[in-house]
Amino acid sequence: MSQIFALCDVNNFYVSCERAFNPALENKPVIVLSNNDGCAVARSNEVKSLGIKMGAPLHQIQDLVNQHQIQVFSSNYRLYGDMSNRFISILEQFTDQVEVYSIDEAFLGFSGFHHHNLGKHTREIVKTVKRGLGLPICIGVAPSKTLAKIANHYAKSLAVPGGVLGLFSEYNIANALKNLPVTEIWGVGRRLSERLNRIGIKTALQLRDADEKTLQRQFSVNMSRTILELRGQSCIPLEEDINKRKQIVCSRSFANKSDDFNLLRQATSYHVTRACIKLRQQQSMAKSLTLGIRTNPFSEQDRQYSNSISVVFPEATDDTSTMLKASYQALRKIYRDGYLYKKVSVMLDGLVDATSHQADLFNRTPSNPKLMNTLDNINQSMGKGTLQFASEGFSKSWVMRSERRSPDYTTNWTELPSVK
DNA sequence: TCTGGGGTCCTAGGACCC
DNA sequence: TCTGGGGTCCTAGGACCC
Repeated sequence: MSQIFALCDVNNFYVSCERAFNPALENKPVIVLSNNDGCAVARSNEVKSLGIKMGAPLHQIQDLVNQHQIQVFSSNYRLYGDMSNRFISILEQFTDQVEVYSIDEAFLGFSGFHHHNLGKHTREIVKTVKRGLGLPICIGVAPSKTLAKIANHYAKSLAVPGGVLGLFSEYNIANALKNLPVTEIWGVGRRLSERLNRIGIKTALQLRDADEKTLQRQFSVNMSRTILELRGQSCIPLEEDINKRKQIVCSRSFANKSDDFNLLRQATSYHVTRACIKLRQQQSMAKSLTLGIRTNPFSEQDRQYSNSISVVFPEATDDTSTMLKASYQALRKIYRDGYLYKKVSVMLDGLVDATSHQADLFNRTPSNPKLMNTLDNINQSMGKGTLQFASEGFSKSWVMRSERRSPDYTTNWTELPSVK
């Protein structure tokens, strides 16, 4: 029996979250900015039709913003994260086969459901999310994940009534693929599209009908999977396990560039601390830490420098002090005088399960799990940053801009929306 | 003056071993 | 002085995703 997948995603997620709590934004052009208020990462349909692209830097579109009175928000990840959790809980009421794919998207599986009821069932999901959260969503339904993505794309771009579009019949599938450029296919980005175009494959239909074995040799096993998926043969299964992250990255650009070693050290300590909290939350330990620093690659007048270095621990660890020491030594090794730095990043790799981790007999990497536990508990119950390591510094002068953030409507008692 | 921050997977090539 | 072939593991880098 062939499988059935649905891709549900929230339209213009961040913008829709802002609108859910501020109805005056409805039908108005709205954008939400990246961290540091750098560029537009979410755009309302009104903004898209003005031709503003995903990732457009704010300073380049400032004229359009003024001219069309576009409402501009800093990103408010606490709010979006909380809305995302609520969205997933609603989906879980409709099927037990749920893969959370990103903050605003989930794949659903409908094995065992009857085909003919599915239209009604999925339209009910759209209505329930709208009623419960005020968020508009669209759903694409098809026999493979790749086709479900495409169905979703059309559900949105054609503004299909009910918000749901299914792709099952050979006729409908061929029609959908005929005019779809290969770059719109899930898993085919800019580079691969260029290469496909060069050998005469421009549309999704042409790719579907190409020789799969030849393309596998020429590209990779992923390309062959994509081709089969376009034919309606599912090759990419639903991943329901909440799998632990295999790597943890914490990085931020500075509000202003700086050559101050101490400031870099504070930013490094801050990222290491956050990364370790995430690490302990998922009950993992890391075998290595990679520290990266770089200047601003967009600046033409500044001299450029970027470098990174990895530290491998004698034994996997989740101890913040151990990591802080290692990161400080790493920073000293790659820091060079005379450059204006813009970003520090910390990556933890080689993650292993903390609960089954065997301690080294000679315990060469001492750690203090009790202390870490206490620290995490206090910060969780009394608020982030209540206790911190001194090396993070107290001024946080490098911290990013976030000048137009909306209130934490759903996660902070003092910022609950009020009804007059 | 101002350009984000996370992730995943695959492959090629080197190191190393027998 | 001559010096094979094949396997595994690890890592860096490239491609993709949202």
